[in-house]
Amino acid sequence: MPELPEVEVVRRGLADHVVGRSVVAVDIRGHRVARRHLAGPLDLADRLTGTTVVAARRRGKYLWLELADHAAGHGDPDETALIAHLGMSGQMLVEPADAPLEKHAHAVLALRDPDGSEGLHLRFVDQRTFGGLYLDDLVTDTFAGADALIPSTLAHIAPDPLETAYDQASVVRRMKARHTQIKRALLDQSLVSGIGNIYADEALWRARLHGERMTDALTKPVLSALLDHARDVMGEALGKGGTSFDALYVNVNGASGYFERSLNAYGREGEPCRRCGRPMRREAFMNRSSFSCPRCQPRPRTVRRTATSPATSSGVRRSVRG
DNA sequence: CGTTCCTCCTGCTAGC
DNA sequence: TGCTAGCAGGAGGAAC
Repeated sequence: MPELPEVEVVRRGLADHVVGRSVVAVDIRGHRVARRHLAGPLDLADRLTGTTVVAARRRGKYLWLELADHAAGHGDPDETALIAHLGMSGQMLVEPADAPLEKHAHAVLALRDPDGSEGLHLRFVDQRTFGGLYLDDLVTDTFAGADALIPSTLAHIAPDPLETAYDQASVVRRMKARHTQIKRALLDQSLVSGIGNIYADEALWRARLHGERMTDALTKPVLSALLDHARDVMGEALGKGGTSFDALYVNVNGASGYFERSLNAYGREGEPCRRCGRPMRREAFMNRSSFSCPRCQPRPRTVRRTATSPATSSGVRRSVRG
């Protein structure tokens, strides 16, 4: 499952093997991969053809290629990006054009080198088709300052812990102002981006916090330490994943497992906690699974169910309504 | 408005 | 052996 480290590995591969090349032909296979491109797959293919990739960027789990458009008379040159989200199972592969087409190849971009030679494909392959491609205009990035640009549809995605625009004090303030479970907050890409189910569990284990602790009941230093752990664990995973792709194959499948052996929480139900030896537990959470240590990460005592019974006679938590 | 819940998809695995 | 049910989960948008 590609989260920040896996997506960054892909971005680096794209920076090495796609930036500087031009798109000479595009085949969008099926409609689903372009479902976020509202003008449809044919429009996506038309507008991609003839562009040159000038940069490969990322925020959180989103990737985008900045495009320069050679088409004459185009009104907005240099301000378009091809956005790629890998979803659950997406891959970006750079391969020889004569390589056998993958079963789930949904988009094929034929590339041309600056010297005019051809023969490489950039392919978007996605088994479960949660991912997709679309074009978008670049706008000023309000998180990063006037010089930085971001696709308009990603304006609500917060900076991730590995970029310079990331302001942890601000994230902590916004988290503390929320009234929700801490794991939900970690997964909320508008608060801090890049964290998925795996790294959320890893960060919570390192911080010795149960994911159902409430954000507004945690102190700012605790929240900050948790975010430090999230940054650390993703940085360590990136350090291990960055070595596993070779020249023509932009490895990007998060399931390839290079970091798997280093996980302390995710997927370790019944196995001993690497701190205290207690068997790790698995609990249902948001229609998926959470893994934690029953001793190091005790469940919160107050199980307030906000959805079913918001009634609080004391009104302690009700600060809004005067 | 803030927060929670549902849905999209397909390959693999457990269980009968 | 072959079938089915369950599971994996990112993110948008509906629902509350």
